[in-house]
Amino acid sequence: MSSDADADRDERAGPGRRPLSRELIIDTAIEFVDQHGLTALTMRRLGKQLGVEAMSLYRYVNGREDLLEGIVDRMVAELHLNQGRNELHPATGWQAYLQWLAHAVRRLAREHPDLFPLIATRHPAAPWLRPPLRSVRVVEDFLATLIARGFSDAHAVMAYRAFSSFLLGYLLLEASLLGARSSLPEEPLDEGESDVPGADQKLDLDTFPHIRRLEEQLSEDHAGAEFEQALEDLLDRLDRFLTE
Amino acid sequence: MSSDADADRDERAGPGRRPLSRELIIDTAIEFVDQHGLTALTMRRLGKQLGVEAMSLYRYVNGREDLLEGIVDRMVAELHLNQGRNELHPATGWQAYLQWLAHAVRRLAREHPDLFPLIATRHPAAPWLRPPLRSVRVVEDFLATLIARGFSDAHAVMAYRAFSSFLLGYLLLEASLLGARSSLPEEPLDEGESDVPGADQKLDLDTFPHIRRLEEQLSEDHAGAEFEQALEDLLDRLDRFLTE
DNA sequence: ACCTGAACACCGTTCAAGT
DNA sequence: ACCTGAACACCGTTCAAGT
Repeated sequence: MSSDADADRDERAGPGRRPLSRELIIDTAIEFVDQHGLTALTMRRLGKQLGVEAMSLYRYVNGREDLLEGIVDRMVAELHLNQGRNELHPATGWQAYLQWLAHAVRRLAREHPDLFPLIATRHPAAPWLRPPLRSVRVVEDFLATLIARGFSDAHAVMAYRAFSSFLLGYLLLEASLLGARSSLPEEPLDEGESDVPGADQKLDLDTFPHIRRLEEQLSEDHAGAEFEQALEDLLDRLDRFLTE
Repeated sequence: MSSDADADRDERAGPGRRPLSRELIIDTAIEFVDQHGLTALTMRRLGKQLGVEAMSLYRYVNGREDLLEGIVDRMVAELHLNQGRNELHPATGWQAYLQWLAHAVRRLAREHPDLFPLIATRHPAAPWLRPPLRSVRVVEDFLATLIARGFSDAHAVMAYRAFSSFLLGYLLLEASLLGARSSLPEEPLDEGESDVPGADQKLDLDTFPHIRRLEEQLSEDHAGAEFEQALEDLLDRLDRFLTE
């Protein structure tokens, strides 16, 4: 992905431009959000980035909401692209499959930390399309793989639910820590006595002895190890479905 | 909470109004989002709801971002309000404490499904303020309680990380399913052949046999049971910290 | 067929001015 | 001290008009 990330060259008004299309618009939007954050993504700015007026986008995209939907679709589509490449041998266990899928989604979250909240919090099209696995193809594949390896229907569904919740919790937190750039462009503004009451409750760590003592440990980043550990525990939990 | 939820009475320009304050503004904003969804929350509309021009809000609130921050603070504050009421006997086990905390956060998510994504995805003020437990007092209490009951420092920190990820994953999904109201105010607009290519890939379930067969099971709502089960499994996992 | 100019209704925010 | 009118820069979106 981002094979042509050098999008900073003179794009406006050049005659040799890639022709406008839904694909190009979505690709450009993803690059743009990766660089400037989600709140910076605006129809007008996206138009400018493409060397075109904002109104032209409405030929290919049904408004801003549809654009965001398109971004989410493209993101999860990367999952089954790699899936095809990484063809699963029928002998491979379901544990290896879930390991692969978990790490694929994690890579997505780490490569696009500002987009992952979008995948995580937009309302799903169907109640069974749970974030972050919001792709029918991925869900179908998930169920098929587990059922072919001995899961009952009910247990496959339960596994799907537990797996998606696990991914959502761990990866949204990890992405949130990575994407801290685009949120604080302003400084906290403490000059003199603030005239906004209650707005600057200066964090007095003396009142919170445990936090103060453990502050360093609490700030350490063990996202990788945490993820692996929780994933293994989840797989153990799912394994009990088969044997009990 | 929402003790005076009958906010539909004639609020504008009445002489007997509650005086404007940061508290009142935040309370009103929370009510407003619960009714109309997060995207509907606008400085101007919030002003109107309060019977005041939007510009007046800037005396008490440092812009929209600060308002959202204030909302999040108020929400998590409800946690340690109830905490005080529900004073913990020193004899109570850490498991009972975590059970109580988990259910308190879950109640929050269910009562304010449109606000929970805010708690979940706004960038934390400090790396150790992990959503959804973004309150120093709650985190301090969490660590103190576990350490007083035999957890080492390192294990208490690990427990805090696992617990917050668990809550985030399960509750964000549950809230997302509850808050489906404010997201589709428009109908999907399929009339004739769409002129937006690729925008109406009609979901053909015939291509996805497992999903079609399991659609009903996938759509059932077992959020409560899932949550209890996953919580118990998590507590078991944490219990191993003490014995291994 | 594809893009644009102009317009509309709505934002967040600032600031001098009112009371 | 508290609120407002007017203004500014910026949104998303529509539509008749250009080429």
